[in-house]
Amino acid sequence: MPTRYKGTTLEIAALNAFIKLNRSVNALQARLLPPLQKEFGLTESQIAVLEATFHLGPLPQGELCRKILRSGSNVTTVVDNLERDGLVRRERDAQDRRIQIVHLTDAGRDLLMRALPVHVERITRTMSALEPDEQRELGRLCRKLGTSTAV
Amino acid sequence: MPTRYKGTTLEIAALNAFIKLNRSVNALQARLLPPLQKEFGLTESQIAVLEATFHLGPLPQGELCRKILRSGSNVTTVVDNLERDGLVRRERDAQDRRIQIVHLTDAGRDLLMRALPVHVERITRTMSALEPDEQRELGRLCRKLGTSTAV
DNA sequence: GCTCTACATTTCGACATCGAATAATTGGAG
DNA sequence: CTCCAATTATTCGATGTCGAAATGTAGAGC
Repeated sequence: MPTRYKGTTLEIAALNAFIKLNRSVNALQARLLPPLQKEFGLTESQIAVLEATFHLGPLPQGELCRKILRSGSNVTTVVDNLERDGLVRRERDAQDRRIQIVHLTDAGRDLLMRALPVHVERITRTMSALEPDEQRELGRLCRKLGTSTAV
Repeated sequence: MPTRYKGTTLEIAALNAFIKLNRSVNALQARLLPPLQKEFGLTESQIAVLEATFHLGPLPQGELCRKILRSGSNVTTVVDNLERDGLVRRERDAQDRRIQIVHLTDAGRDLLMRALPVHVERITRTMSALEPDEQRELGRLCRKLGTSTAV
C-alpha cells in the first residue's frame, strides 16, 4: 500500500517509513502468534505475563501493567484467563490488601519452559532476515523513534 | 524491558531488535490513536477503510481485506460499525450477488477530509524524530524484514 | 435443470484492548 | 477517631481481532 496521500515531500517520506514499520510488525506477528496459539494455547499478552512473573518473581498487578505496557483493566482480563487455566495465581498482599500479587504456578512455569525456547527460536529465525549489524541499526532507529518526546 | 532470556548471542541480538521494534510501534500508536478517537471518533481500522475507499473507489469487501491486511470476519465488523455511523454504505454487486461493495458516503468523505490531514501531520511530526535518511533506512530494514519469506 | 464445488460474506465464541465508572482499602488531616 | 483523598483493582460497554462454522450465491459438469 504505497502512500497515495497528496502531501508534502516531508509527509510522503514520513508516511512511507511509518507504513513500512507497521507492516513489518504485522508480518512478524502473523508469523509468530498463530504457532504460539496452536502449540501452547498462549496469546502474546499471556506469554508476556508469564515471562514477567518468571523473570521478576511474583508481581503486583500494577507492576505488571507497567511491564507489559497495557491498561489496568486489560491486565485484569489477561490475568483472569491465566488464572482460570491454572497458570498463575492471585494473592492479596498482606500489608496492603488493595494489591493483588500475581504468582506463577508450577503449571505456568512448566508451560513457559516449553514454550519460550521455541518462541525465541522462531523470533531469532525470523529476525535473521537481517544481518546482525542491520538488527542493531533497526534497534537504534526504533529506540530513537520510540523514546522521542517530540510532540 | 531488556531481554532477560538466557540464550545464545544470536538470540539476544535478535530479541533486542525485536523488542525495540515492537515498542516503537506501541509508542507510535499510543501517541496517534487516542487523538484520532477523541477528535474524530475514528479507530485505526476505520480510518484505514475510509482511506482505502477514498483512494481506490468503491471496493468489494474481499479487496478491503487484502488492502488493510485483516481477516474477512474482522472487515465485516469494522464495516458494520462504519455503516451504522453513516460513513460507508454497502451495495450488493449486480453481477455477483455474493459480493458486497463498500462505498464511501458524503459524510464519510467529509469526515476523512477533516481527519486525514490532521492525522498525517501528526504522523509526520512524530516520525520527524528521525532524520530523512534515517527514515529511509528504517523503511528499508522494515521492508526487508517484513517481506522475507525465511521460515 | 440439478448437483456439486468454490467462493464471499456473515455469524459465533473467544480473547485483547481501552476509558470511564465503581468498589475496596489505605493513610493522612483534623 | 472520623472523614476524605489517593491508590489499586474490577466491572462495564465498546471496538478490534481471529478462526471455524454457517449461509448464500455462482458456475461447471452432467
